[in-house]
Amino acid sequence: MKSRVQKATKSLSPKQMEKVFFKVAEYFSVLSEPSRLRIMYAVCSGEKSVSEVVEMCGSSQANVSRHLMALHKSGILQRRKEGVTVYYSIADNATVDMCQSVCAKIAEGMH
Amino acid sequence: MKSRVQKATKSLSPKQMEKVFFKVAEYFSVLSEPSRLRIMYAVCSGEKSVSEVVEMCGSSQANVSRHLMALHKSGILQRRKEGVTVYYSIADNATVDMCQSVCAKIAEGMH
DNA sequence: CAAATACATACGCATATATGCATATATTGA
DNA sequence: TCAATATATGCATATATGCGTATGTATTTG
Repeated sequence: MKSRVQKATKSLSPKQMEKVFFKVAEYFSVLSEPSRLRIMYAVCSGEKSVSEVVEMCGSSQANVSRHLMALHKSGILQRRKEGVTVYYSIADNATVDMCQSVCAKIAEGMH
Repeated sequence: MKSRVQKATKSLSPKQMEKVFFKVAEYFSVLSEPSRLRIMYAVCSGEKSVSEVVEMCGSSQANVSRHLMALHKSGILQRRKEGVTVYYSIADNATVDMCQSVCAKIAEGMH
């Protein structure tokens, strides 16, 4: 699995490497806010409308909407409009798995 | 592997869950800067002194030192002092693997 | 002890980002 | 068309964060 990275990055110029670092940083940045992780946790259990997430998370509608949009734009969440209601669901399971691994590792070290 | 999270988080109170989200966000936050990813990439290939990383990354000594310290405090890098020289190396291989997976996924989608 | 080397850190600044508040937009129904 | 509902977004603000500069600290050497 390590060779996958080398195969993917070996052929990149320094400038392209910079671009990769930037994009990876951007990706991790989306996951670096408790509010968004809370939202991820809510959507994790199945497709949810914005209002449902608002209720589950106790944050304001404006904030939840913005965070959901950010998670969508980064490709982690899917967006589906049905009338007035917008439903979000997991688009990238790899990200969810990753979050869960990290979450578990940290939760284990807390008891 | 999904049950691992449930086993680890099911028994947590809402307040403890918040703490987990906060710590996970903090963890991802460390990886959400291109400078630190560049440094990770340098240390990835083997133990490096601060000066070596400075040369490899082209950033200032102060910056590299700060970032290395941040990566160390988060548990991702190890620190070893030998006289005046300080050597950093990977402490958490899981994090490196994770970064490489993300990196590969993004690099693949660039050509 | 003094000087040199390698690294860490305090300070100030510029910028980014999360949030609250108000408002805009879109869709449905009367 | 007007009102109601659900969601998105502009704006102001507070806070956080990265970086440059300068300086501090520790260790080795003469």
